[in-house]
Parts: sequence; structure tokens; C-alpha cells
Amino acid sequence: MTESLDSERMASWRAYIEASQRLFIQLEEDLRAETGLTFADYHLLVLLSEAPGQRLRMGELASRLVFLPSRLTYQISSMQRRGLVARQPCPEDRRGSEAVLTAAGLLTLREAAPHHLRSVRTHLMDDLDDAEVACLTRVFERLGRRLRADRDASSTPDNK
Amino acid sequence: MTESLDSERMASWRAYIEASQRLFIQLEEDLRAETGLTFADYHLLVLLSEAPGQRLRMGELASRLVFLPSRLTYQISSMQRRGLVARQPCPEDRRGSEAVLTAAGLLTLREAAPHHLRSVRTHLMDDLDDAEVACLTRVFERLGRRLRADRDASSTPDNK
DNA sequence: GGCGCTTTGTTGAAATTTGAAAGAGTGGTA
DNA sequence: TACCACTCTTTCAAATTTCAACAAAGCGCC
Repeated sequence: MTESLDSERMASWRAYIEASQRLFIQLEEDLRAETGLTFADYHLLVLLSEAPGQRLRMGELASRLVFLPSRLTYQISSMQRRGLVARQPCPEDRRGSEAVLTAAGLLTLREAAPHHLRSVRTHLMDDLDDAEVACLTRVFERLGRRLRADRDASSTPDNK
Repeated sequence: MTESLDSERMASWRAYIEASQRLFIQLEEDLRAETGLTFADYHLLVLLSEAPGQRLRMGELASRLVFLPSRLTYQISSMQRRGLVARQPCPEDRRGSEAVLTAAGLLTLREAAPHHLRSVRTHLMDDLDDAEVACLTRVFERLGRRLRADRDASSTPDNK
């Protein structure tokens, strides 16, 4: 009933948020230095490379990247200029468009992946034992599921 | 020796990063809706409120917030305009300046804290059992410590 | 006391991100 | 068919963030 967190949880929360922030900054820095890609660039390339036809609707991409739509528009334009992706009108729905991975984009991803994975390993994963990995997986998969669900619920107009 | 992550760790990594991103966005949204503060505003107020004399040097503040110096300058200017902090020249070192919490800033923090802590609880902490909290604390305190050390080391000019 | 060299923090321009509004289509329904 | 409400994406302006100088002190050393 109290509004506060017990100090145990407070400490956990603070450690989590600070370390995460540092980690994301460090990974972004590494990625940029080694491959010239942004973290968003990389993540987007991964998503496209795994999609059937190596293409995704803008909306789908935005939601997976947790990007505002207009931010994705900008991001795709930038990657298009660099030749990493192409933009195509969507056949089924003429309002929409899809982002398609180019050959150059795939190549860039293939080149960048080992560097990035090494960063992830050295900065994070190598220090975790199996139990810790299992714990993180459980916690964050559950959290992600719940946050996705919350968001879907709040965007549905049936919040009478 | 291979550059990749085993699929267990890869899944863990992906879950962690996506959920974290969603969480940060959600918390920011809640905070803004309930208090008009940004996550950075709030964090900065917390740091000042805990500092001796409720004041901190710009550099110290920047490093704790994981902000670039120029970003902190902008952030402080904005909060100064809103009356939440004041900027004072530093007595010991005339190059420097310090940010000081104002009465209004403290009041704002006191009002915002319960809301924010409730968000943190409902979105994250309430779903974790004690073992999970302990695991997160251990993992992220270790990680934060290591990343801070790495950064200090790389900024030291003795990387012969 | 005067030089170089480093540290602190700010500035200004460019790049990115947000937020509101517009454009173009879809789908249901009268 | 015509209309209305809604969805998908882009556009534009404003706010924020980065990046590359820069000014102003400190600091050691001759």
C-alpha cells in the first residue's frame, strides 16, 4: 500500500538502469567504430534479414524497433541513401510501403555481425554464468510480453 | 573462439534489450503524463537531492547520468528555466560550475517520486520474486562496475 | 612570471527525434 | 454511389542530442 520500493528492490532498480544505459552506449560506440553502423541500423538489418522475403511493412518494423512512425521514416530514408535498404510500395495495401533488404545491406550485416556479437559477449555475456543467463531470459521475456500486451490493450479503442 | 553467441545467450540478449527499451519508454511516458517531468529531469533531481549540499559539479553529474557534457549543459539550462535547479560558479575551481537543487526542484521531486516509484513497481518490480531481484542486482551491479572501470581506463592516457 | 598542456564547461551548427497534422487508402454502410 | 471513420505513412516544425571548436582556468616546469 505504500508507494515506495523496499531498499533491496530500489538498489536493484538503480543498478539495472545505470548499467543498462552504460551498456547500450558502449555497444553503440563499438558498433560505430568497427562498422560505421548505428545500433538502430544494425537492429533493423537483423529484423529484415530474418523476415520472409527479407522485407517488412513500415508499421511492423516500427513496432518491433519500438520506434515512433516518423522516426522510422527518417531511419529508412537514411539507410536508403546509404544503399542498405530499398523502399517499395506494398502490393496488398496501397497506403503502405515495405522496407526491403538490399544485397549491400545483407553484406553489411554479415560483416558487422561478428564484431557486434563479440562486443555483446565481452561486455555482457562472458561475465554471466548459466543460471544468470536463465534468470535474465525468464525475467525479460516475461516483461517484454507484458509490456507488449499493455501497449496493445491501451491502443485498442475498447477502453470503455 | 567462435564469434557467435550460443542460442541460449542470444535469446537472453534479445529479450533483455527489447524489454528494456519498452520499459524505459513506458516509464518515461508515465512520468511525463503524471508529473510533466522527463526521465532525465527526474534522475537529475534525485542525484542532486542526495548530494551533500544538494549540489554537484557539472562533470560529476554528467558522468552519473551517462550524458555527454554538452547534453548536460542543455539539460541544466532547461531545468534552470523551469526553476528546478540553479547554476552557480564553483568556489574551488573557477573553470567549473555546479548545479544546485532549488526549493521548487525539491518540491517537484517529492511530488513526482511516489508516481514514478509506483510505475517502477507496477511495470517491473511487482512481477519479480526475491530470487530474481537478487539475480538482477548481482548481475547489473557487477556489469555497471565493470563498464565504469572500462571507461575510466580508456580515458586515461596511459594506453600505451 | 611565462610557456605549453590538460581539464571544465559552453557554444553553434548539423543530425536526430518527437509531435501534430496532412495525404492517401480501406472498409463498412446507408 | 457517397459518406464516414479509421489506418498507414509521410511531412514539417520544434525540441533534443551530437560533434567539433572554443574560452577560461588550472598545473607543472623552465
